[in-house]
Amino acid sequence: MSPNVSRRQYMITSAELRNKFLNYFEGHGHSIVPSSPLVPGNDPTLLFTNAGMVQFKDVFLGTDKRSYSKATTSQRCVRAGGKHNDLENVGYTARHHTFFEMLGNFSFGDYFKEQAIFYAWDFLTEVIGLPVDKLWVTVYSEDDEAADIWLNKIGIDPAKLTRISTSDNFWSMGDTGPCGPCSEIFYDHGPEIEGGPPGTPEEDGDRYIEIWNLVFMQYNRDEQGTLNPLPKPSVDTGMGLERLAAILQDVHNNYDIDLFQTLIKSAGQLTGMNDLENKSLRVIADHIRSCAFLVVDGVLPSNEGKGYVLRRIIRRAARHGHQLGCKTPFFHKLVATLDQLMGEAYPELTQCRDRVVKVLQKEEERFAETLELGMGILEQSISELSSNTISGPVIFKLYDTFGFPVDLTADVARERGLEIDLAGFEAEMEAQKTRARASSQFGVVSKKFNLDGYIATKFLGYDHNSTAAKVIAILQNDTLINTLDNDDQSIVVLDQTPFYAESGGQVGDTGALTIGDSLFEVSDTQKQSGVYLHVGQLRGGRISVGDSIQAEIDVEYRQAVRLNHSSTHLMHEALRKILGEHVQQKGSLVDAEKLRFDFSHYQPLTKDEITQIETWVNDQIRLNVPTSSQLMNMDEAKQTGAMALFGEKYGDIVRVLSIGSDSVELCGGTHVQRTGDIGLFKMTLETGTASGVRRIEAVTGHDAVQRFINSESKIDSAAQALKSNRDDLVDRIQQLQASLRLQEKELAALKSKMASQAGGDLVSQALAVKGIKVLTAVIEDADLKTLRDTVDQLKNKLVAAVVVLASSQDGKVNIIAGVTQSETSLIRAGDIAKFVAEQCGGKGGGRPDMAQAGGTQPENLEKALTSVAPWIESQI
RNA sequence: GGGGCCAUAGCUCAGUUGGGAGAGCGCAACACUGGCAGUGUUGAGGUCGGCGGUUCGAACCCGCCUGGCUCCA
Repeated sequence: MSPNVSRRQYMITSAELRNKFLNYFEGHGHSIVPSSPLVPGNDPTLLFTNAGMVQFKDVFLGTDKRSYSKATTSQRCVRAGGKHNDLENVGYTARHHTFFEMLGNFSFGDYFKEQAIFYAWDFLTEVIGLPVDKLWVTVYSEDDEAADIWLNKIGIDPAKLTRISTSDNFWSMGDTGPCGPCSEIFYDHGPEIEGGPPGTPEEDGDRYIEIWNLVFMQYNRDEQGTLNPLPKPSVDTGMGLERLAAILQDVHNNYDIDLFQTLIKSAGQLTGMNDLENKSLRVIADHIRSCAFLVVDGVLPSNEGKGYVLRRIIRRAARHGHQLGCKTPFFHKLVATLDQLMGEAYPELTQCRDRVVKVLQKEEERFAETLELGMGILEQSISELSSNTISGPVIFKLYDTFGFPVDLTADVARERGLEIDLAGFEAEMEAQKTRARASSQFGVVSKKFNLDGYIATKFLGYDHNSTAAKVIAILQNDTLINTLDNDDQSIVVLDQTPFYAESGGQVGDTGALTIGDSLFEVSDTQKQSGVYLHVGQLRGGRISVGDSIQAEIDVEYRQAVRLNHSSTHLMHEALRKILGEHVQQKGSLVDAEKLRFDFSHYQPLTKDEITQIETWVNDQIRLNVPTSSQLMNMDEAKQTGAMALFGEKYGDIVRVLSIGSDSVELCGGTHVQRTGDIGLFKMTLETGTASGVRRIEAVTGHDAVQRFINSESKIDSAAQALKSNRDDLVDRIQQLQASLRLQEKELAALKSKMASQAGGDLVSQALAVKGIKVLTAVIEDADLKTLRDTVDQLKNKLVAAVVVLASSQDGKVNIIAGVTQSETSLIRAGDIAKFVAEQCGGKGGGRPDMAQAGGTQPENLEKALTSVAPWIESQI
C-alpha cells in the first residue's frame, strides 16, 4: 500500500488494526504472546498491569528466560488513580482512559535501535499508510545513534526531529536496573487544533499526539548511579491502540473511534440517552472495559486495594447512568456488547462472561441503594450550603457512612461549580485512622524486643506435647533478668519448645514450664523473628537462665485448637466448592473455643448454602481420612496445587497440608491426625464485616456436641412448656400467637364499645357556657385510646363543644381534651389539657382540636375537672 | 478490633419542639360490564426489629441486643 493513500478511502476498525499490528510483527519473526492478566503475577509494587512490558519485566532483568527472543503483544492495561490518570478526568478529556490496549513489540537481546526504528516507521507509513509529513519524531538529546538512524537511514525531514533532554525521553524501571533512551513518534492532528511540536513551550496542546514510544534498553544503572552498557541491549515499545485508531478513523477524540462508538451506542440504548455526545456515556463506555477485565482477572469489588479501585470504577459508571435517568442496573448489560467487540482478541472475556455480568450486577444493585441515599443527603447538604464549598465533614460522612466515594462527590461539585474541602476531608479521615489505631491494642507482646543474637527456637510441637528444654532468657518489664522469683508477668525464652506461637490465625499454646517444685504457668505464646516467647507468671519457686526445665503444653487446650484449625481448612474448601472459586481467605482466627473465618463473597449466605457447607464438612469428618503434611520448596508446593494466601509471606521451604479428600493448603499450624478426630462441625454465626467480606464462626468437637445437647434440651423444654411435642412446636407457637393477637383485638373492641356506651350516657351532663357545651367526666379504667375515641364521639354528638375526659390508673392520671373544629379559634384543646394536668401534677399538650395530658395526682382530678367550666368562661 | 448509618402494612417508603400510625402499589369484597381489561366504593392488613430507661405520654430521646449496610485498623 502506498504511503500516500488517503485515510478516507477505507475505514479500519480497532479489531483490524490490532490484528494488523500483531500480524506485521509475527511476519518479522516475533511470537504473538497473549495479553497477561491485569493483576501482575509477581510484582507486588504494581497495583495493575499498566504497560506492555510488565509481563516481560523479569525477562529484561535477566531473571526469566523465554523460548523466543522477539515478541509482540496487545496488552490490556488499567490506569486508575495516581498522578498520571486521575479517575475524575476520565470521560471528560479526549484521551484519558481507565482501560486501554497497548500494542508493543519487544526484543530481548535480539535486534536493537536500527531495526526497531525501521519496524515502527515501516508499520506506520507502509502498512497502515500514515502520511510521512504528518509524523514528528523525538530522540533523547544524547542519543546520536538514534538521531543518525532517523535522519540518514530513514531519511526524515531534520525539521521534524527534536532532541529532548528531559526524563521524558530516558526510561528506567527503577532507581537501579535496565534503562536507556527513548525515541517517540508523534502525529500532527493539523493546524486547526491548538498546540506545538514536542519540545516547544506549546507542546501540551492537543495538536501533536504521541503515538509510539520506542525504549532502547542499553544500560544497567548500578547503585552508584553509573550507567554500565548491557551486553545484550533490548527493545520495548508501546503504542496506544485507541490513539492510533483515532488517527486512522480520522477523528481527534478517542471516544469517536468505532470501538467506543459501539459501546456508547449500547450505553445510550440501555440508559435511554439519545445524545451520543453526552459525557456520561463516554464515562460508562470507558469504565465497562476496565471493570469487565478486572473481574475477568479475578478482582472482586471490595473496600481495599485492587477491589476498591474496581468498586470505585463500577460505582462511578453506575452514578453516571443514574444521572442519565437510568434508575435500574444497566452497566452489566454492556458486557454482551463488549464481548462482541473484544471477545475474539481476549477469549478469557468470553469464557468468564456470565461471572462478570453477575459480579457487576450485584455491585450495581448494592450501590443503587447507597447512591440514592447518598445523593439525597448530598443534595440536601448542597441546598443548605452557605458558601460555595462542600465541607470536609460532609464529604467524610458520605464516604464513611454511606460508602459514597469522594470522587463522586467531586464530580457533582464540579457539575454545580462548587468547591470541595478535600483538606477537611483528609483531616476527618486522619482522625478516624487515629481512632481505629488507638483502640486496636495489641496483646501483651506488642513491643519488639531486641532479640538479636538469640537463635531461632526449635519448634517440636508438631510431634510432641512436652519436652526438656533450656532457659535461654527471661524478660520482665521489658528488661532481661537472670532469675525469676516473683509472680509478675514475664516472658521466658527456651532453646526448644512444644509450644505453638501465635501465627496463621492460630492462637499461641498455654501450658507449664516446670523444674522441681518451680512452676511457670504459660498463658500465651508469641514469636518474634523465630524466637518463641512464653508469656506467663511464676506460680511458685524460681526459674533462672540456664535451668533445664520441662516444657509441657495444655494438651486439652491444644487439641481443641487442632480441631478448630483443621475444620477451618475443610470449611475453606467447602466454601470454594459450594460458593465458588472467588472465595478467598481474608482473615482467620483459631482458638480453643471456636474458629472464625473471614472471606471474600458478595452476598450473605443462604440457609441452604449454610446447610450444604455444614453437610460437606461433616461428611469429610466421617470419611475419617488421615491428614498429611510435607515440607517442600515453594515451586514444588505450587505444583501440588496447594492454596496459598495472597499477600502472605512464605519462606523458601513451606509446609503443605492435606486434609480430607480435597483440601491442600500451605499451613504452619497444628492439625488433627484424622478428620474423624473433629467429631462434629457446626456453624454458629454468618455475618458481614465489610463490603464483599463475610464472616463465619463455628464450633467443633466437644463444644459442638455440647451445643447440640443444649439445643435439644431447650427444644424439649419449650415443647413441654407449650404442652406440645417437638414436631408441632413451631405450629403451636404460631397458633398461640394468632390467638393472642385475636384476643387483644377483641379486648380493644370491647373497651371501645363500653366507652362509647359510657359516653352516650354523658351527653346529658354537658353544661352550657356562653353557647358552648362543656362536658367533663371521669371514665374508670379507660386507656388513652378509649378516651380519645369517646371524646371524638361526644364531639360529634354535641356539635359545638369542649370535652374533657379523664381516667386514673396505677396512681397516674390520663386526660384527653377535645374542642370541636369551629370553636378552636376561641379556645384550644392544648391549653385546656395543660390547665387540668397542672392541677394533677403533670403536663400536657397537643393540637388545637385534640390534646392529651397526664399527671401523678389522681386525688386532685375531680376538683380539676370541676374547675374547667368556670375557667373556660373566663377565657372566652 | 474501633466508629457511622439503617430497620414502620405483603412491596416501596413518608412520618420534628415527644401528644390520634400514614401514602402509593398490591390484596379482599361489592358496583358498573356478556366476559376480560378498566373505573368506582368499601374493607382487611402493624408487638413502628427486640429488650430496658427517661417522661403524665416514646415510632420519635437515651442505653443494650439482633440483623443489614458502610468506613477505618
